Formats: sequence, structure tokens, C-alpha cells
Amino acid sequence: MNDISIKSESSARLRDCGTCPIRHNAVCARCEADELAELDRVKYYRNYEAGQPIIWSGDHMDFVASVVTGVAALTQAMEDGRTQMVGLLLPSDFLGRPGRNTVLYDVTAVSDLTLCCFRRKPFEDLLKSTPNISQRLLEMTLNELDAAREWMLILGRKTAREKIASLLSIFARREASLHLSHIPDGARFSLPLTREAMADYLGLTLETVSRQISALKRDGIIELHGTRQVYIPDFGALLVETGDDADGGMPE
Amino acid sequence: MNDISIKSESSARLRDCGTCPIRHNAVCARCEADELAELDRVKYYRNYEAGQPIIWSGDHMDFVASVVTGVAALTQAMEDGRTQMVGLLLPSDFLGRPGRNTVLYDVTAVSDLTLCCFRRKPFEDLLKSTPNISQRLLEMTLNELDAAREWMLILGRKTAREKIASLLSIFARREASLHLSHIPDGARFSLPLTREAMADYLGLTLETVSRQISALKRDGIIELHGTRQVYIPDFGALLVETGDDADGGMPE
DNA sequence: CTTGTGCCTTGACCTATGTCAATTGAAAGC
DNA sequence: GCTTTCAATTGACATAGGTCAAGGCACAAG
Repeated sequence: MNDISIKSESSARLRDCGTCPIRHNAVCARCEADELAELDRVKYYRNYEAGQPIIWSGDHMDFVASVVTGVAALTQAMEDGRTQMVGLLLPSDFLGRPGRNTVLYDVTAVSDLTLCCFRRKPFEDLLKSTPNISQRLLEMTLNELDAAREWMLILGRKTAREKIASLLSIFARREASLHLSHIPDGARFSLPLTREAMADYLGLTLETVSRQISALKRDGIIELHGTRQVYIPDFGALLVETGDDADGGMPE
Repeated sequence: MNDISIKSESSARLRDCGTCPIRHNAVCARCEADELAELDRVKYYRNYEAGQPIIWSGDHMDFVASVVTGVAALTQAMEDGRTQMVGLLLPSDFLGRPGRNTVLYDVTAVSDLTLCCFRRKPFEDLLKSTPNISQRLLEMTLNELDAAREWMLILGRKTAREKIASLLSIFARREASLHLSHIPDGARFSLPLTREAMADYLGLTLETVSRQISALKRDGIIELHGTRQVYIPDFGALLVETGDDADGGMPE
């Protein structure tokens, strides 16, 4: 919600890179004016409503894109309906795979979403000729790989409670990095995902997610306002619940 | 073992890129003679014995490297000893993270291992000046990200039996892509991992791994010679057990 | 051939999480 | 202000996989 739900009316406003909210974080972060102009020639915006599919696994994909506002999810599905989220794209994240014209997972808009799309072929050409783009993309991809690996530890080894705590701390941290400066003690944010989407993210069922959230609430680790607004009185206490060492409780 | 266990005696022989077994797959795959010469100036070889640690999470890492022969594992550990493998590096795979001088996971030699190392700083400079390197690295990183995402589905949603079947089919496929041409019906290979390492890979315990392997054997999906030699009479049957759709059983 | 030392297998039992089903809550349209 | 609808909670119960413990197998060293 809040800063996420810019709808179609704004697509005109967004056409200018100068005022683009992700100007300094996306693939184009390092581009000079002339390079932006090149990109501009192959770009267009697209809007999706919350819940809308963007592409299906196996589809032909003739563009790559940056998420401007909103949240998109990459999910893999099995025949029998089991589903695992394998990527969560937030503003400035990159969607698509230069060098491949087909897509390996379903992509869905989790919230209302605006993409800044680039036609794939010309983008690939730019990639070759513009180190400021290809190097930024390499950096972003390495970051995503690191995130994916952390996620694997969560999926493979953590208990349900630890999984939920980990997810909440990820959101809390991100919220902090956007607005406030650092230490998010007393963080407050609204969950961008339904219980079902959280379950898909964490390899759980929605019932287990619900139960563990209730348990964390009972134990005073989190407070809920309604069903989406989360308040974290003591971030350290939440961290302990994630099972990640770091320090955990500083007393002792 | 077989083609993997080239030991220290060979490190001299390996000094020449011309005869390097990974010449056409590693980061250097696209390099011209002059670019190889540049790389050569900052490179050196290192050998590790099976089981040896290479670096620990948090350590300073002053090199990046290509795996020349052998297998290395990236693992994340939790305080209480739980452990999850998050990457398995095979010959030609890249180790290290340009732009970061510290390492996020433990790296261990799973089998005897030879690395072709590049001093980090000069490698990063080359990366900036040599598109043939940076673009190959981008491509490889995107591939790893795809693999990581497939792995997430395995970790998050598959049953123990499906996990084992998936792992075996991954090995079978790789074996095939090395030696034979394609369809690995009647594949035969030796497991490069102990039961414990497989458990770490799959987010299981070693007992469960053992039980599921026994079960697949009982059901005639695989045959074992000793404890490591695997024979797969009917690859399609194995695929069905992975839970991945594709086609599965062609009859029907 | 004998003894170790690491794997690996197998069994009995336990628990975390999934499954199925009923209820409650809360935002959206009339 | 009601009704509808979709999301979330909660409970009772089932089960896959973890835990603990005892052997077994095979290769290496003597």
C-alpha cells in the first residue's frame, strides 16, 4: 500500500527518468545521460493489478524490465499444484534473463505493479556495448544469488517459527533501509504478502503460517493491528527467534 | 573419482591454458590469447584434499577462482550445528564474489580439488576492462541463479523421496552431458557425495537419505553396487519419482 | 587374516507440520 | 447498515521425517 500503490494514472508521470523513484538502484543506476537516452528509445511502461499474472513459465518473453513500484513474485509450480516462490521482486529489482527468450517460472503481480520494460533484443545489444549497464546487472545478479542462498538455508533447515521470524525480520530490515536510518527497534510495517504467499515463500502451509504468527504474537515478539500491520517492539528478540546467530540476546 | 582425482603432481601440467580441461566453459571461455595472457599474470593454482576446508564464512578472501577438477561445496551453518549446502561447484564453476572481499559461506573441498585462482584486485580490474570476461561471468551467474531457484523448489516442496530422485537425476544428467551424447537410459555413475553431504544438500537427515535410497532400490528404480555406484535402468521411471512433470511415463 | 575407523543401514519411537473442516473477521458492494 | 466474499484463525487428527540407538560393511593398516 502506501508508496507501492501508484496506479495507471501515473504512468505518464513516470516517463521521465529524472524523477524515476528507482533511478539510482535499478540496472540503469550508473548510466549517463546519453546512455539513458539510448535506453529510453527501447523502453515502455506497463501496469498490472494486484493478483494479475505477468507471464507463465515457458512463455516467450520479448522484454526485460525493472520493477518501478509494487511487488512481483516468481514461483515454480509442480503438476499437482504444490507451489514454491523462488523470487520476490521489489522496486528496482530486475526481471528477465538476457540471453534466454523463454521464462522458467510464473511471474505474478503481488501488489499493484509498474514495470519499466525494455525490448529484449535491443536491450541485449546495449548490454554488450554499455559496461555501465552490464556491470550493474552483474552486481545485482550476484546480490540475488546471495539472497537465494540465504533463502535456501531458511527453506532447508529452519523450523516454521524460525522461518516466520526470518521473513518478518527481512521485511523489517527492508523497511528500515528505505525510510529510517538503521536500527529498526520498534519497527512498524505492513506485510506485503497474504498468509498464502508467505507460505509459498517459506515452504509451509498457510495454516502453519497463521499458527506461528499467532504464537509469536502470544509470546510478545510481535504485535498485530488488523491482519497485516506488524509492530516489533524489540528487534533483538525477533532476531533470536530467527535462529541466525549474529549475537541474538546481548545480555549474557 | 575417475576423471576428478587429478592430484598435485599435475599442477605443473595444468599451468597451460591451452590444455586446460575447463578452457571452454569457465570465466575465461571467451578470452582471446592476449586476454588469457593478462589473466595468466594474476593466476596461480591450488590443490586441496577431499574434506579440506577452503575458507570459512566471514574470512577475508583475496582471490576468486575457477574449479579445474573436483567438487567443492558452499554451506551455511547455524549456531547449533544445523547445516545447509547452498552451492555445489563442479569443474568450470566460479568461486568468489567480485566486489566483496569477505565470504558469506563455508567452502569445502568435497573431493580432491584443483582451483585456478586469480588475485582478486587485479581480476576486478580485468573484469572492468574485458567484456569477454564480465559477460561470461554474468552469464554463468544467471545460470547459477536459475539452478538455485530450482533447488529452492526441491527444498521447499518436495518429499524426501522426490528429493533423492531429483538429486540422482541431476547427477545422471550431468554425467550424460559429460560423456555420452544425450538420453541417459541405463545411466551408471558414482555418487560424488556421502549420505551426509546429500542430506545437507537436500535439507534432510542422513538417516532419511539412506532410507529413501534403500526404498528406491527396493522399488527397482535404481541399483547400487557397493554404496556409491548407481545404475539407473529406466531414466523415465526415475523422472516420475522426482515429481517434476515434464512427461513422466510416456505410456498412457 | 585381524582390527580398526568411517560410512552406511535399519529399527523403534516421537514430534513438527500437514490435512481437513468449522468459524471468525474484515473489507467491498448494495 | 447488511450481505457477500475472501482472508485468516483455530481445532482435531494423521503422518512424514527427525531422533536416538544398535549393528553391519568395506576398505586401510598392521
